[in-house]
Amino acid sequence: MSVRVRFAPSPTGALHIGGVRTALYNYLFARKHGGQFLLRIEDTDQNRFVPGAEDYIIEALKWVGLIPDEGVGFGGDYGPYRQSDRKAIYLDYALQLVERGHAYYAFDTPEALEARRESEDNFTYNQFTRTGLSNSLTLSAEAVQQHLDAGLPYVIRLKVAPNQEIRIHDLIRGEVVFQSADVDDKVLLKADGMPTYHLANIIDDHLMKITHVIRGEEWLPSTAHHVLLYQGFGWEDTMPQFAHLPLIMKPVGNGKLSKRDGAKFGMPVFPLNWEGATEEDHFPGFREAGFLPEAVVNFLALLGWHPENDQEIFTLEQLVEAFSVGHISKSGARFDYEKAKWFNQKYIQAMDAATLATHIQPLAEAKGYEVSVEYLQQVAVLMKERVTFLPDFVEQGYYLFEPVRTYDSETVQKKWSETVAGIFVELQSSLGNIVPFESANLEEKVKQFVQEKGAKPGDVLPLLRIALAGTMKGPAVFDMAVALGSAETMGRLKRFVETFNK
RNA sequence: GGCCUGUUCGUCUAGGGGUUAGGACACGUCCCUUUCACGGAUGAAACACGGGUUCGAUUCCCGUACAGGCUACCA
Repeated sequence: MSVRVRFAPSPTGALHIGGVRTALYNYLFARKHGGQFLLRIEDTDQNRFVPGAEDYIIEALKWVGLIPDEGVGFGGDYGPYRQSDRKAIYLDYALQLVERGHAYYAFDTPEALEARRESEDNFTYNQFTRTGLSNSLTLSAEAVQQHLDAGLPYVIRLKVAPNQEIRIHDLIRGEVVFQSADVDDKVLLKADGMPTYHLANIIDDHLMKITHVIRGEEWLPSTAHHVLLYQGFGWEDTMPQFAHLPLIMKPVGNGKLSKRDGAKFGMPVFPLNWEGATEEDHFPGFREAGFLPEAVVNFLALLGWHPENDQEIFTLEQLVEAFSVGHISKSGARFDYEKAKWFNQKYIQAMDAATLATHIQPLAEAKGYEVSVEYLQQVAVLMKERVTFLPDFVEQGYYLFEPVRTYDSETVQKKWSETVAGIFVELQSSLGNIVPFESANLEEKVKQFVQEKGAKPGDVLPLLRIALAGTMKGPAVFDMAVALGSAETMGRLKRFVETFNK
């Protein structure tokens, strides 16, 4: 049977980077085994629905290159893939479970249950407490029918049998055992007619022929309910295998990574910018911060998984090849932004100038720079060894696009002297005439000239750099001069001399 | 509180009854370079604790501690 896995996020806001990793592992597993990867939208909670969240999820998956074979926005033969569009399906199945004696009607109001929780410390609706509550197990058949006929609100709950051992063979954690006494009678169908996650999940996985459920560790406890549901429906034979992923933890402190951590630690925790309704609900994304999607994928892949060797840089195809569930670690992984930056730097370094130029172009245009693609490629070559983020090309390297804003005058003061001033005055008029205007030739001629004047290259070159870039950081001086061109180089020298030769 | 899951350098991790406990990020030093980076070399840095089992445990078992998750008509 062909492998089928799904990524099933809830559209309650921006897709967390941990969600992207879950999607990635599902994708890798599907590709590795020649199976399908589906996107299912789990929007059964109408109260938590957030407009735009679904589009965000789809756009994020596209950005990182994890294209589903089926799902909302991608078609497929097992649709609809949005649970709110499948509402009609769930009631029939819930009723079927009631008939089979694995579920029951419950009429207790949320307020009544809330009151119980208030007064009793650890109240749960389960096999021990249900006998004292209002449900089809305690009420007579007539009373139940009356309630139903009268249109009283009800939910359908899972009827957990006593003295059962529920065994799960998790692909990552091995055997996990629960006692049914510890498992509560979860609501399966809510009073509004929508299923809860638990019911919808099982029915959809069954109907969509899902073979492997790869999801976060937060789902491990409820897997006991899920197994009971498969048994209740008589679907044990086709029950998917489970793999519960370790969680991604906060960069500092305790707990799992949350959306607030982005602002708190000054780093993105979402793939894309998210602009919610309120000011508070705005979060930066990896894309807008200047990450390459390949770098994000590579970083995420290694957060909780490792290959058989010590390889660190992987294309998506290589990840597919190397991936195995057996090498997923069990413990939570701290979100390491430094490592994420390192990956991005590595990917920028490895990228060819033409491709890099296409990434820099929109950034340059946004700044109002009008330059040719050829020039952007030169900028790419000059800067790629010294940037971490895409915007660094136009920010750190702004002087390649516009005049120097400020000179590192401290360094200039230190180096400035009568001799040097004289050299610069001459350089100002002669440098542009050096032919050919090429890096190696310029370097040779300038150094020669400086020495003829009785100075050392070290006295002059740093200042030449400041004249062109304003700062002591940056690409090789003569490479910059060539990129800027002789006219611009001359202009910058002139301005530099005018500024300091007073 | 109850249930479930974890615990190797600061971080991500490899390993697994006998190893100089390996790699990567970050950090230090040096080399390259009259800049900054890149690159290269090198250094410091870890098996949570206590009991077993064993000739021998970081590795297997039990307990403790700590951490995480779940405990909604949320997912």
